[in-house]
Amino acid sequence: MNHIRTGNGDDERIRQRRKQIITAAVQLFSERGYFQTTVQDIADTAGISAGLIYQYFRDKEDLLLLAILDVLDSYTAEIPRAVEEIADPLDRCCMAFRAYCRVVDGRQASTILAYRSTKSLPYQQRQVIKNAERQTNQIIMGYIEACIESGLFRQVDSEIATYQLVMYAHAWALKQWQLARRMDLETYVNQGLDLFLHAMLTDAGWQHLHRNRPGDAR
Amino acid sequence: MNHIRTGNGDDERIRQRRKQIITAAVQLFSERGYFQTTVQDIADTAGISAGLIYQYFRDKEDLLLLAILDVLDSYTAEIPRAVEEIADPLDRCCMAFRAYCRVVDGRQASTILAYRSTKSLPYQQRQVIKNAERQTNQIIMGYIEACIESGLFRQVDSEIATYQLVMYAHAWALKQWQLARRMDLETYVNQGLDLFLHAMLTDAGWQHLHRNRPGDAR
Amino acid sequence: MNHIRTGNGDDERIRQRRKQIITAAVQLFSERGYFQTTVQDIADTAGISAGLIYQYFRDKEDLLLLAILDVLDSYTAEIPRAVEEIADPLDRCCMAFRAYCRVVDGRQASTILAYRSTKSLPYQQRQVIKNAERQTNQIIMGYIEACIESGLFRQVDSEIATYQLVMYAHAWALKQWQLARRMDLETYVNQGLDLFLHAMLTDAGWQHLHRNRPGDAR
Amino acid sequence: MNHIRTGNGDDERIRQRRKQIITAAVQLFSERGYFQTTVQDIADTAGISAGLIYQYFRDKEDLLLLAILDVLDSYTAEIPRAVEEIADPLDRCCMAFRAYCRVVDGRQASTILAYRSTKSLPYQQRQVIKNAERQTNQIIMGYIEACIESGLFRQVDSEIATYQLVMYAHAWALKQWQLARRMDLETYVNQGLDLFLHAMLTDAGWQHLHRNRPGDAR
DNA sequence: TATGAATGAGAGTTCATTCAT
DNA sequence: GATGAATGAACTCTCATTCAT
Repeated sequence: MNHIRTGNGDDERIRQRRKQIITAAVQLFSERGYFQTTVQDIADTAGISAGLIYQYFRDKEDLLLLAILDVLDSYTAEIPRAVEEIADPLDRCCMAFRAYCRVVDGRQASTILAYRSTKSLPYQQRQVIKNAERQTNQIIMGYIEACIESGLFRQVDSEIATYQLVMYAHAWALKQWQLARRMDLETYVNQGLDLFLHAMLTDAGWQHLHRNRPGDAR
Repeated sequence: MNHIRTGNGDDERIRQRRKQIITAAVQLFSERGYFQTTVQDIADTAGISAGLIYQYFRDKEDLLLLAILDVLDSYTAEIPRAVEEIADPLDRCCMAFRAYCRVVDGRQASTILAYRSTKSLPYQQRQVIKNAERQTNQIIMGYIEACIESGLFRQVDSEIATYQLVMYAHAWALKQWQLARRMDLETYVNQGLDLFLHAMLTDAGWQHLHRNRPGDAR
Repeated sequence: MNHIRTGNGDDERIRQRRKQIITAAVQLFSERGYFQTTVQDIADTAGISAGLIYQYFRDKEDLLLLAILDVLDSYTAEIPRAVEEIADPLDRCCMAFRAYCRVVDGRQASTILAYRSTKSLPYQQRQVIKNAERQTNQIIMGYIEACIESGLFRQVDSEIATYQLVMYAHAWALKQWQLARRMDLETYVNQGLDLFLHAMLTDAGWQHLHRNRPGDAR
Repeated sequence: MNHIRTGNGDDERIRQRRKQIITAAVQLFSERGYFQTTVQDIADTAGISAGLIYQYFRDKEDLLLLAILDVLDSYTAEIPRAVEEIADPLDRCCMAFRAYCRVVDGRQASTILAYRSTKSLPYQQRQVIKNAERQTNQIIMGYIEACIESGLFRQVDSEIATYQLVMYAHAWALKQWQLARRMDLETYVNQGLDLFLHAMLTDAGWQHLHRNRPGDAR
């Protein structure tokens, strides 16, 4: 009774089409918002007919869910890649944060999408998004906890600390118009790290930091 | 030429009606979002006819602008009131932050409204909202700068520090679902202050803090 | 059961108010058309409240009927006045035509009003307007028939001849944009009379004309 | 960007639909007037849904413009067809006038439409209509000028003469209710021609006329 | 597979009219 | 007599979704 081509199987053609449509949806939802984007717009941008969309997705809401997840997934993918060669837990944590901010900077509109449009979805699907966000957070949290366990960070609540970092990164997109007037991304990230490290570093942490990069607080 | 009753004059009846409509709009826009709320919904909630709304507001967009501004104004009003009797700059700054978080907690949905729906407005009106946000921030920033000038805080960029606090407060609403599982507002605020003070306090600041409230980091 | 102040009695105040409202209605209906004019517009132009109009007129349609009649009545009044001192039937007929064209020129918008908006009225009231038009026509027709009886005009159907003249005058308003490019009112009237007289004058008529104004075809 | 099916291409199906909708619009606008006709009415008459109309026309105003042009175009098309086999310039001119009156008689309501509703359009589109009217007039004017050049008509201003004829034809529709009581179309046309020819014919013209149809003034 | 013509429910908005003051 | 706040019906227009081809 379900005539939608889900691409769960291994049919590459189907997965291709779904990707093509979602890409258009992410772009338009991000630029204009969910309600200001019509299904026809998405079809045009994807270069297909409007009717075809309904053979790959249940409805417009479905498209929104998948679009948001697509963005969140890209976070989860890109951050570990940026730190994969860094062994030092403090460096790794800092670099992960920098990477996060860079991704947010490169996809400001999409970042905002999740904030703006999640509420437009029904409860069930909102949970799916929340889980995806949690996964990204888990990655960052892991890096922080490593620093705590190494004695470099104080014994704070790692989840709160994670949100602190995550929100700071997101804030770059959410308040872009206010922040961008005053500084560039580089400065913003450095100041954020400065605040964060002052709040987190133990004496041992400070020593570790100065040993690695003397005369630098970051 | 313009038949909208603006309430700019001193006609109390008109201001009353406008307030009544805006209150309904804030509530519904906050709960359901701008596009999912119909003008009829607002009229029903306000207990009037749909047509009457158009004698007080130009269109639905106008209603959104005023609704958002109404929320922001309440911030600007409530924070100074919470600290008006506190003379010590450090205490005042901390208390302002606590007040801010409390207001956000009491109006979670409305706080999110500004984040979700500002983009639905045209450029001109978006500027109006930005200015209103800036005003609220100015209040907080003043408190922070007082601490810097007193030598209690380090010489950081006060605007960034302000955003740090503001975003932390907003985050309580934006990520409510994730945070509320783990802690109550009280804990959240205390942890935030803890992070913030560690990042900001000078040695003099720490001494000042311990003299006032021995054995407390906040 | 009829609470409308008709002004049929001799209450001067009521007649004054009605005149004031109708004047505004004629102006606005003429300029913008019936449907594009709101009752509020009329009230504003008349300098009264919208509600008051309904104490003098049944509804907006009533206002339209009276507005059209007001225009037609002014025709019926102005034409005889323009020829009242002219005894010669041919001169009188020509002068009446000139007067008609002049009135139409001075009230182009109002003239068009009757053409555009009569159909917006229900049957019953359309008849009233037709009668009023007929009355104006009767005046012109009387002048034409006097010429026929004097042997100056051929024995044509006087009603058709009347319409010929009336339509020619109205055409100045109806097709203003096309005609005004090419000539002024004076030229237009002279050409019209030229055509008309060539069509109507008997040999006796031509002699009569040349005796009065040698070397002139009008 | 523009999702309206214009039918400018050679897609027959689209042109068909547009024709179907315009036909319904012409009928209803003519019968009831522009503002008294709802888009739903037009859809019902055309046997389609209201929404579909907006896939073929921008808005109701667009529909009005096209409806008026449709009527004017039919004039431009039908008149030349009625005289295409007539070589004699005088006969051709008379026959064109008869044809014009016949078309007006067959489409009285539509003829009035242009007079009533053109003003409801914005300036730009009013120009388009004026041009279309000018084109129809050009055809008649050509026939009149041929008569003047042949020496059959006096050297009058051909544009004025054209309006004389055109307005006389339109008058049959505009004042139908007054005229139809007194005569049928045939009589009306004959009387109009009688007036017109008396005004226009030279001596040579009269001889030409009597040679062709002895004992007839038309 | 893919199209795009067609539907129809529902939204925002206007405005003639009424009626308490 | 006069006001203008309030109503609510009606209208135009949009757009997600379906389905015959």
